Amino acid sequence: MAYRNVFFTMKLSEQNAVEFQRKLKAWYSAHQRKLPWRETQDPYKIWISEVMLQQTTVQTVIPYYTKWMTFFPDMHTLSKAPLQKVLKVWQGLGYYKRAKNLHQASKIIMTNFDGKIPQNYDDLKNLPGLGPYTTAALLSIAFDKPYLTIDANVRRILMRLLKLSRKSTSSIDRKLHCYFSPFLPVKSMGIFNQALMELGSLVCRPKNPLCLLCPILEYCRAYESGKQEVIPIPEKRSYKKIQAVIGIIEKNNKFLIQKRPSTGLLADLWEFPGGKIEKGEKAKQALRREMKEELGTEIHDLKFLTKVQHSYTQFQVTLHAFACNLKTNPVLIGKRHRWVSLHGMRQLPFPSGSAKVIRFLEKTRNKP
DNA sequence: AACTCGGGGTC
DNA sequence: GACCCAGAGTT
Repeated sequence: MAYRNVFFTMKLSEQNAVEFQRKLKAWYSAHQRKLPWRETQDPYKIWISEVMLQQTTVQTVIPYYTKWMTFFPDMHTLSKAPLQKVLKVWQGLGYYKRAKNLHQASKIIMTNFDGKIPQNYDDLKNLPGLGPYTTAALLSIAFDKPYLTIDANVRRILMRLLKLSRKSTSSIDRKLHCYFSPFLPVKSMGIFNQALMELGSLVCRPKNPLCLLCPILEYCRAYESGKQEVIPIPEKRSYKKIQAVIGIIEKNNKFLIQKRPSTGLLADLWEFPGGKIEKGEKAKQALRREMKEELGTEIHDLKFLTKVQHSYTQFQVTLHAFACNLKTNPVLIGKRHRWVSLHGMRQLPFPSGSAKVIRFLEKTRNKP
């Protein structure tokens, strides 16, 4: 049933599948970007790159990938590193659970797989952080096994080839896989996958696709009917604006910081004490309330320092930073709080918003 | 199936 | 400001 549908809606057929593959690979050979993780065959390095590239653009990843390899060049080094150091190297890249999963998976691989990334689908996919995409990517790119990678690029290309007017969600991946499997090459699947992704990134882009440069234009149903710009249907997003306040508490050149919980947003990262400004509240009022709640003490000598903007996927935060002093000793909870110098902060992972405040402190500190 | 989880690039 | 990105895990 599904197959009849395929040959009906696709311009691809078993007759022209080889031609399709040839044109795609020829384009890739001529137009691929030179990227650090394409210079290696080391499965460990390919693994790291694939995880960094999850929901993250190539240009953002490159410096992080390079830096990572200087600190953790192989599986053994990663598995022995402390988590805080791993998170510090990851600082600014976002989705910090990825770093924790990499760290955890490296320990499992050292213990259960003799330090080598398993080449078996189920063993690989059972590792933390390895979902359908990354598993297929490693198996095909590092081990030349015939698995199709469906990422946002490939999903968009296939939806356009098929003229599927829907939102691009992972729920249609099974259908895409079924439609497309008759036309996959039997060897060099890693190259084929990377060619598709590169084409999606450089030519078959979400907006303003460069159809006239596309090597597989003749197979595209969307282009045929002029619908390439409206497939897939864009995601609707809602943005909330949040005002937050933080207290910069300094004593003997050290600042009071606290560690976030090990689950949820920005897990295990450090931050300055503070919190959201509630409705109808002034910034200073909010700071007094938060300090009472978090540290159990009144504050005085509030002095505005700086304001930084920071945007997340779902909301945008304006961070109002105040210097202040505590009236009594803070009620510090175990290892959650710490007094740290600006120098010491360089060893600890902070969210990007906090990092902006730290840069402000460093700048003003260096000026007499 | 719908959320959660960052942050920066791009138009 | 809106939308996107070589997704995975949880609910």
